[in-house]
Amino acid sequence: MKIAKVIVDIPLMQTDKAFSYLVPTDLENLVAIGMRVHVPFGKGNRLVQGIIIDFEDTKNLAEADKQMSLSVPMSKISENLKEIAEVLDLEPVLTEEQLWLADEMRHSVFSYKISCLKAMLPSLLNSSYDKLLTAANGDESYWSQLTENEKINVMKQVKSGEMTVTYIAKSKENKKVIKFLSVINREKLKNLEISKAAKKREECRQYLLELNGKISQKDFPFSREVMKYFIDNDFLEISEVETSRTQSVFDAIHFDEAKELNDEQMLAFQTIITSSEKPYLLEGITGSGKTEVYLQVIEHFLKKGKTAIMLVPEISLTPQITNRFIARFGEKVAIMHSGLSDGEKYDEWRKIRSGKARVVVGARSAIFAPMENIGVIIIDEEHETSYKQDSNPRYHARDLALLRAKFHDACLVLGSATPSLESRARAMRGVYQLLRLTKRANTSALLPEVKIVDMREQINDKSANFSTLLLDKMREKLEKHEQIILMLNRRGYSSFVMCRECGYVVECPNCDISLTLHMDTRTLNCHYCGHQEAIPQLCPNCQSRKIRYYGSGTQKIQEELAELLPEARVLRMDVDTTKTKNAHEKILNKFSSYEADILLGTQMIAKGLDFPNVTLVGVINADTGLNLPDFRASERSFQLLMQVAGRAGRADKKGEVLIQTFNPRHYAIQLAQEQDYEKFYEREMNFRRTLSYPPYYFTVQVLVSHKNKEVVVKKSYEIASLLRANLSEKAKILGPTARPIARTHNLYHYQILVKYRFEDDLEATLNQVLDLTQERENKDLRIMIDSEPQNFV
DNA sequence: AGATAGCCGTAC
DNA sequence: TACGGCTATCTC
Repeated sequence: MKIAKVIVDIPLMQTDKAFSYLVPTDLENLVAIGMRVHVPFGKGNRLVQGIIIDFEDTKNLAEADKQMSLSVPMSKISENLKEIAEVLDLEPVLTEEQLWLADEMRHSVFSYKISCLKAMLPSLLNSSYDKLLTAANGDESYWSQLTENEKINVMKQVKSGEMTVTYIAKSKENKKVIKFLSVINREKLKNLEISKAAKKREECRQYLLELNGKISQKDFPFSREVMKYFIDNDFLEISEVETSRTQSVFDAIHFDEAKELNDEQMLAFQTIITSSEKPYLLEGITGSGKTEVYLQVIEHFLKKGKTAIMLVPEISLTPQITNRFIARFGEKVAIMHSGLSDGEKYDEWRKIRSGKARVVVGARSAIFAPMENIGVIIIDEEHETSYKQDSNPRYHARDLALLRAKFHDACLVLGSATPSLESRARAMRGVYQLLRLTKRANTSALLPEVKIVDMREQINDKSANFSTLLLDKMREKLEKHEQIILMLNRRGYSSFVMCRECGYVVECPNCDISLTLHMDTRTLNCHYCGHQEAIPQLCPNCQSRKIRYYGSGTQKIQEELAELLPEARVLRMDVDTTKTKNAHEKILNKFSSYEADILLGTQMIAKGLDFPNVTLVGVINADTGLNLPDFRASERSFQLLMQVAGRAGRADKKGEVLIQTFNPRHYAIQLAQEQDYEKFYEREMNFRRTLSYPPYYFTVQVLVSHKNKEVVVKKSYEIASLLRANLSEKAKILGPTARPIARTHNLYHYQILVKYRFEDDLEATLNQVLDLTQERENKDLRIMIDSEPQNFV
């Protein structure tokens, strides 16, 4: 008798443990750890998906009985176990390493085991359920397709026995296949009588007789009717071959050879490949050729028969980057990013799982790629906050990369022009080995000249957004037929609707935030809860007609540009213009083929783009991110400015950068102008030390939410005192305080921040805090725990 | 989550 | 006392 330990797919505290199920005898040799199963669960024995994480041997149970002499022997209990209803996989979808990783993850993410496991699977493999309802007369209907009223009606009928229910767990899995045609009965085909009128059929016969092997249905050079004729008469056979949905990308790529490394790059490369003992922090200024180092390191490990994972921030996972990897490694590359459909993601996942892909390039979740024999893991732009997931299993890709690298004895490379203070501090302490690239790889490319424009002196000018200097520079570049990138810091600049008469701003009824204007749908939307309403004609407060739109930052700037520089061709890139698939790529292609003079956009244009003809970068508002109530505000601003400055002068033309700001004396802006990471690091570390923030202290945030404000306040104070009681004197507990946006989704949010260095009881205490939601009086209370939170706003 | 056992209130 | 709704409890 074989007993499987199954984690069921019900993300709840009460079900967050392994349940034991009997493996039916005929499946005994088929099941394995890491497979998905359907198991009967609860009183109604409804089918629930689960994942086998272990087996229990009944032999051991018998032995345990002997030793422990329990009142109810373990082997007896096993008789009452339910059986696994169905095995969903022919081979495990999770590797043993991934199961181990999920265990490790749980110490820091304060989430359910099943959530950790599911984060590692492509969403297509997370099947959904439906109920099939059968009426007495045999009519069938699906629960999911009923209206609310019908559901109530059906429930009554089910209760009275007029209808029966069957649970069906439908798996969304689907594989894309290519249909191939191959000729059969070739001899007969030669003698087939075809009427003289059927010229196409005759033509097709000749074609088929000469055809060697298979041809895909898509490429078959005859019409469907002709094809059908030969199929129906048994001369053609259709076979299906599984394929990858992203296959087509590979067809258009030109292969690319390794470039020669300069001495700095070579040193970095040599150091990385010689040892995997410590993680490396590769600190290289923009344009210093980090990517080429990555490519050659990966190549090195591929030659040794190993595999590689390359993480890139989602936002810079542009074709410009991915194509470089595909060009170097061809079909050995799998790409994982959110732009892919579920089907495409599944295809890439299978390509990895089967071992066909040896290099994975992807965003955060690609750290879970089921690779074997990993030689190197690279995290580019390691300071990016998008490596930390800001929902459910709140993992940081960097932490998991450390674990996986250790597991595989692989190299870990963290690369950045402006490393996070955490990583840089570790490098200083010798936890990471620091490698530097200080020269631009293209030696003729000079570092851009950066100027600060004090916007306080511009108050009386015509435009509030453009300084005279920036406008002059732009005119100059336009005349020289050079291109310009303009960046607008989106934060704090979103569009809203305000009454000019009384100052009323339309706010979300569920959240304490003004609604954002969406010109494309002509609605006001809430970015937090999704609430949507029409744009009012009259002010809802004073009935005045003087209600005015304050269009999206970028939109507004675009309009202004049209007035100030009517001759300039402007491309806008922001959330609105990149909604559709590949829109991102199209805009960039247009800009690189010089169909526009100015690329105007939000932070998304700061990352990794390389346009040789761009000689001017203008930052319209450098400060909006600076004054946010977040201790990383300066770090973020500095990193962003450094990054966007790197977009200028990538080739032999000298680049210029203009930073417009109301805080010209702020160190983040000053040091970005000087392009001096070292100084910034020192300065910022000082600040972090004085205020006991990371990297000197670790942080954990506890977020408490409830629809009633008094309850949140009361409960969060209770939690804070629980923390104070259980943690040492040295831990600093901040709060509770209301979140910057105190109410969203009709819930009030309060937060507590714990700063600590060594707290042995922290994990246990935080789990205790989570347990509070289990008490009946706290039923509607939501508690979220975020270790090392990245965003406080 | 979702089914159920147990508890209390009201209608007959 | 019978039925219905509501809540606490458990799920191998």
